[in-house]
Amino acid sequence: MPGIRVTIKDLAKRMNLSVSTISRALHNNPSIGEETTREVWKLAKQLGYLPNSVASNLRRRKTNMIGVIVPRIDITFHSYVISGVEEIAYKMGYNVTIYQSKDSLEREVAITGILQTNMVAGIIACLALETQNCSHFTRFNSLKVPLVFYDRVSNDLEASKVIIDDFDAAFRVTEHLIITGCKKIAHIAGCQTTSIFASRLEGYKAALLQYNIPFDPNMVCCATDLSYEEGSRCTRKLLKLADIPDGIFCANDYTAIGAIQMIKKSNLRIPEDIAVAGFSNYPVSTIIEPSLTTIDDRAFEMGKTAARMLIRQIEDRDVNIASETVVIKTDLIVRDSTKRAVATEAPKTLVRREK
Amino acid sequence: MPGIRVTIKDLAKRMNLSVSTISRALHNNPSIGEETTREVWKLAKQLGYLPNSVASNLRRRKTNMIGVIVPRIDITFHSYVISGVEEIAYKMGYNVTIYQSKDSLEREVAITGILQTNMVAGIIACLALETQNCSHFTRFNSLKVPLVFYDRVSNDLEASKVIIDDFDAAFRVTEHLIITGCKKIAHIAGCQTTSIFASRLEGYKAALLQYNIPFDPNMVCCATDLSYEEGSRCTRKLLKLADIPDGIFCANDYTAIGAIQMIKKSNLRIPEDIAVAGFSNYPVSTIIEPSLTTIDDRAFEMGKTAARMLIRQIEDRDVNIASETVVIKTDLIVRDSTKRAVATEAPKTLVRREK
DNA sequence: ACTCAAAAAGCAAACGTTTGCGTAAATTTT
DNA sequence: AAAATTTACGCAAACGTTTGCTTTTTGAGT
Repeated sequence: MPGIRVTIKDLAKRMNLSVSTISRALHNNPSIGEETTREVWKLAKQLGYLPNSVASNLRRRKTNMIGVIVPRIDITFHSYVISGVEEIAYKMGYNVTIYQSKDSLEREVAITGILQTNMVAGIIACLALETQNCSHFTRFNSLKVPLVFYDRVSNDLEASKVIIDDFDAAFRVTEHLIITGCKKIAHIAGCQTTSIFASRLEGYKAALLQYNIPFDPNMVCCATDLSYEEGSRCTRKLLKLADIPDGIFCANDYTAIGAIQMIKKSNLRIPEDIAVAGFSNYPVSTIIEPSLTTIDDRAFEMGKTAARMLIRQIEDRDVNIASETVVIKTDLIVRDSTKRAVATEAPKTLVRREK
Repeated sequence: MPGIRVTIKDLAKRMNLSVSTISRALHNNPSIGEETTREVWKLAKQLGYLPNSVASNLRRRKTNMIGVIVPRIDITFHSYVISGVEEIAYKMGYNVTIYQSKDSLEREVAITGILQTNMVAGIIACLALETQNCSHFTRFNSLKVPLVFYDRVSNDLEASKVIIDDFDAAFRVTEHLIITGCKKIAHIAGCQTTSIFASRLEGYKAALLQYNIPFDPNMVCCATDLSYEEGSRCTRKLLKLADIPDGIFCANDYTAIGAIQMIKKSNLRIPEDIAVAGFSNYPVSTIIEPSLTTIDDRAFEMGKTAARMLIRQIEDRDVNIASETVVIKTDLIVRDSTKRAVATEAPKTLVRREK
């Protein structure tokens, strides 16, 4: 910043006042006379004075920067979260700085270092897929930098979390498939070392159990990155089974899209032959044909909530709360991909299959 | 940051050296003995010293923070740009702080103020739709803070730009529609006060002219925010014309999706009855049926380029360049929505229309 | 042994704020 | 009219680095 900035000193010199008086006046400190305060503000405007927050941060030993670590910015879910975070941060006078871990542990560790040297006031993070051990986050505890995890969280770390109830959501999706008449429901699952995907699998299993449908391991296909391509691949595998599924619950919308396209390519009908449900409610789920039944994971809301929680902790408004976990309500959004002819009982006759 | 940080002073005390020696050692300054330097580094590691960049920034009078202003983070295009910016910034040791103008001028002005108080080293921005006058950016000129605009840029401001050739891209799309046999091509245009959308309209007109197709104002429908809904609305209007179009060039993919769905709802075939092309190559364009012909605007590349240009300017590696404009190459991506039976000449016989 | 240059390290100011404490003037109280 | 308050402001240190200049130490050359 090599330009010529107007500083508090300049104002002081101009007005024959001390810098401390200027500083106080600009903060509307009552110990400064009204008249003086007014004059200071006037001159400040006139000269285009803008406070230097770097100096202020150093002196106050705190910034109003919120560090956000996301796996990737260009994944819809995360861009919505960031958007929510920025919205609240802006309103509350905080700045947001963003880093992508690219799901790499090494990079995540490096970023935590950067965040420390930058003296961020607080951190919002979604763990990298590679991350099993969160020790690189513990330093923030001793530095008293509050930490809020979202979506992919760690259980062996004392920190606040904002999550959805993946188990419950998965249960409801699966239940919905059962109620619409599916008897053999497959699940395209995410990486099982990540708790959210493990929970989704568990929710799926629990629903089967509750409705007395036997769990068949062949009906679960584990993906790694839950991409569109993996959705197609897993679906192809499922369609090669002797006994193919009549419903597929996919761990996210990308795989669900892949599944839908593969099923269509195989000349099977959706939802009549196979019903498909996804997870996340990405915009594309309304565009695909048939439109996709899915879980709205409220990404934007998640971001806003995480930001609010973090700022409350930064401002020490709940000193006695060590950590807090908020579960965001999700919605099951039923669209065409599961809208079968209603069959409360014995829907078998409706199920036709064609080669 | 109320925690107990290890500072350079602590290291100095521990080693009976002066702070300046420590500082130099940590920068591997050759005026410090090798032995000493090694010892300092060792102790720093041991005590977990991390530099305080706020202090450093204040002293050096510069930060390594890049400020990014986008209309909205959750728009695919911008999230890709941000992703590209972050990638380069991270590699080059810069941090990225993000603000959403929400297409509001007022907010954009406020953000420029914040960026100044935060002493950002440089700025990457996409103008808000509301912004006509860029005077709030001129302050950065005198502060010598480099500025790179992308996509929506201002012509009455001396600043670097990274853009695509909207005119050319629009020309090529339109030309493509003509070559595939369209005779009456409509255009769903964006807000004409924004130069990129004006250029797209011009490119469309130029292609018509070149191929001796008369320009019909009724065939142009101006949208404001180019949303999915606007795409449907404009298309409905077009379909009510006495002489409906046989091709539609939409100023972005969202409106193209809206158009496709409206056309399908009207029981017309794509591309046989009406061919549709979009602009941006959003992921959804491969998912929609038929898949969408569109222009790949290389958002990720744009972000990377903007970041590289900015950093070069920040580091003063081209002192004698006042401003630079880079035009990113775009690609026409032909998909099903325009794949008509090839008709180099007189394709009229192929065009059928049904009510 | 003596000078001199090079190498290694230290001093102290500066970056632009904030803030505890002190003080002078203005105002109120007795 | 003196004492006690209150009001309005100034002094100076501090935040953790960086850096121009000075000082000390070392070792080589004569």
